[in-house]
Amino acid sequence: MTDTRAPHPAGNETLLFLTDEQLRQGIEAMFFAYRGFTADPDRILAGLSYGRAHHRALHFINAAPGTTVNNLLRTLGVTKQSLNRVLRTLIEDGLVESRVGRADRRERHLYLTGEGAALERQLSDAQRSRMRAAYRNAGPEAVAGFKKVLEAMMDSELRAQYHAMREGRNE
Amino acid sequence: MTDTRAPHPAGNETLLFLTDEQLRQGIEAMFFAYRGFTADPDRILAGLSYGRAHHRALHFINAAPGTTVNNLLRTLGVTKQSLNRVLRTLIEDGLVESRVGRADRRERHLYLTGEGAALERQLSDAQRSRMRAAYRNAGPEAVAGFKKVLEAMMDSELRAQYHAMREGRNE
DNA sequence: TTGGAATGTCAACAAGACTGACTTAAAATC
DNA sequence: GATTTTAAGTCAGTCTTGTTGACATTCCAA
Repeated sequence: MTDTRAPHPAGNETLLFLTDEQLRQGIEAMFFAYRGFTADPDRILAGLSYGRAHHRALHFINAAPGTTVNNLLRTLGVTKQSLNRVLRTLIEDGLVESRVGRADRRERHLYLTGEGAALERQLSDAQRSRMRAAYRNAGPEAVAGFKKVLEAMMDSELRAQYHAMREGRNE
Repeated sequence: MTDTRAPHPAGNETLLFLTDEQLRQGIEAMFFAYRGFTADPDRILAGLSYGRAHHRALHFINAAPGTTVNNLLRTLGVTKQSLNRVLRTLIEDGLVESRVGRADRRERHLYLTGEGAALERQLSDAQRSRMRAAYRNAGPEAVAGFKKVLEAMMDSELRAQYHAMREGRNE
């Protein structure tokens, strides 16, 4: 398609990092890194009767307490039916509380219980400690670049959500 | 656990990017970016009767032609039963060729056929074009940082594989 | 007030991962 | 040469997590 392994003209930085080989490396880095990224919480979840989907739900309910089901499924990018199964078990097990909306009684607002918050913390502690090690290892400038590229890889809708969460927490 | 939203002492860069909030942002960035990362090939695959698992197999067979089944399943991090299902359909459909090993006739060496290479190219073109846009958008320094952090996030075994692939292609 | 839109739930199904048990063939070891 | 180990493949069954389709409830606007 494009240049496959063209020896890049020296000094041309705009071409330098856009060879197919460079891009392929980035793709593989994403694949392998994502495996590492999920490995620690997955290990914890394997013991319990939960999966990665439960972790994600706990994470985003914790990040935005009182969020509605509709909100959450847009964030997670799954159908409401898929989310519902996960949510049902979390509610049955007393990790998540679902309150009928005051203004609009069709909506359910989601909150973590004490127990839910405890599991969320356990999972995200595991994930954060790997992240922390990686950040420390790579240094602050690398971290800035890391975030910049990841952000550029998101769909615009997801990027908007990503920003909204950040701002929500800084208010 | 650690400091939850401690106002970081100004000027201390080592602490600056290691607050839980910073780490949480990184975690969410990974999550949203990975969605974008897989979105384009997934869209193409949805039309065909293949899934993400097929894409991954095609990718790594293309990256290391002649690789063995054992090799591939270690790279992908799945069981042979799981890989076999995917591989069988790809071989039946004539996208992948499986040759008995010359030296060790127990081994099967895997190659893409013309048709397989064509699909691989179609899928990775889609993925690369998003990657290219992200790289261009973020700039070369950000890309260096991006790779540095991703690499630091990998398990050491995966990091070794990642490096082996890079060197394999640069010989 | 009624009909449409939004929200959430239930049921059934598919993809893709897993474990466990087994076969076949070939290589390695004793 | 007999035995053990390794590589690959298969069959069966389970689990998680996605999907669609059908349905109930609630709100809102014509």
